[in-house]
Amino acid sequence: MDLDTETLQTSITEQDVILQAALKLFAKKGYFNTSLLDIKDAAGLQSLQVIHHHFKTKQSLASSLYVNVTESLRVSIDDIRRRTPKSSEQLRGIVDLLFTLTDDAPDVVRFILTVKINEFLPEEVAGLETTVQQKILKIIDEGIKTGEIRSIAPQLAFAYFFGVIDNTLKLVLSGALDKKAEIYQSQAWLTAWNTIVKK
Amino acid sequence: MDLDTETLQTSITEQDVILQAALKLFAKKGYFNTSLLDIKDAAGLQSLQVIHHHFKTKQSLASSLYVNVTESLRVSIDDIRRRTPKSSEQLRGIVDLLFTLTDDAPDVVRFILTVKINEFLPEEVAGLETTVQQKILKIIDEGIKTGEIRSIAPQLAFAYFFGVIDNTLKLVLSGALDKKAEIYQSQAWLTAWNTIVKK
DNA sequence: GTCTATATTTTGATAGAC
DNA sequence: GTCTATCAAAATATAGAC
Repeated sequence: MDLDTETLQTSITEQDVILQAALKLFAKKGYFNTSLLDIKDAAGLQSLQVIHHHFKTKQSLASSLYVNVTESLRVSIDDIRRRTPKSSEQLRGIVDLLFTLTDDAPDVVRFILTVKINEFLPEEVAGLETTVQQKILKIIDEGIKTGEIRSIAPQLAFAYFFGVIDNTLKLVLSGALDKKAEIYQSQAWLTAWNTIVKK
Repeated sequence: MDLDTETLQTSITEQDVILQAALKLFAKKGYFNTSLLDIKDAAGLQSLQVIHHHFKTKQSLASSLYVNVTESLRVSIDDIRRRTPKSSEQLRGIVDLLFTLTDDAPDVVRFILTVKINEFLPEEVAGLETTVQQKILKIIDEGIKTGEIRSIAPQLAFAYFFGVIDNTLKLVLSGALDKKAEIYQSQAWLTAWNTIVKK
């Protein structure tokens, strides 16, 4: 009873604080402009050694971060897919998720949309992006089969659809628009969906 | 007569070779993964000093490169604007330019679309991007006024339109599609134009 | 004026003391 | 086991010799 209270509490701490700080800095300044010293300071740590205790190298820190974010995205998408069989509604669910995330955790979306992982992570781990991408491609593929989505190469449909969505989110994140992402969501959805819908 | 032949010839040399090599490497590996040594080798130079002779710092090299590319884009857009008054045709001209460039000089487009200048250039020079962007925003603005383009925030129209175009070009540049950019051009144009046209 | 050699700085990573 | 101190490497920039 007393053992567990301690272990439960420590399970939220240092490692996550470091990852959070790194996420914020990578999203803001990029991987190469962020030193371990910066992360140490942002995380409120007293020494670099603490970081090296949890992560062997800077790369492996970035890798953990990337895996976490990607994995959490993947789980959310699986959730969405379970809720409805229609491609349009699944895509709509993903768009909702991204817009909500942009308002609630902008650094996460900034990290997803603007950090170029392949510039500092080896191919194998960068390939995880493919996991999420493949799931979305599958949604599109099914939509084409059922006739909801027009017959074009799924990759092109992906590019069109998320070209609109991602650019809208980047615009919000840049601060060029004065309102929350939520405000632009339904128009962006309609516009994106229109690029691929079969009419 | 004999003076000029020499000056004409030397005007194509070292500086341009260096810039070309840098463009290629920045586009391929990114600014931070490219060392001056890499550029030296790619340019076939014998010493680093040659680079330092032409450019004070690595940053200023990147800056020159960026200014060159941006300036050349700006000129092309001015050209296009002079040829026709219709927003749709001006945008079409820009799309044609980008797709042609993607086939003829992929590294230039890669540089434009994927290199994040603000990560290594000071704001003042990074602001040049605004010049090109502002010209395009003006085209959109005019299109809204004449009723060609639907009434939405010009920035949003920009985001929608180039979301489709840029993502299509990135897809081609990634090698994920097997054909030349040209093949995907007219469909991409139609799709992009449809995101902003007034119906 | 061109190359060799070196200085300087930054930062990631380690080793050793308390 | 946590921090101080140091090491090592890389890469930008400079200085000096021929």
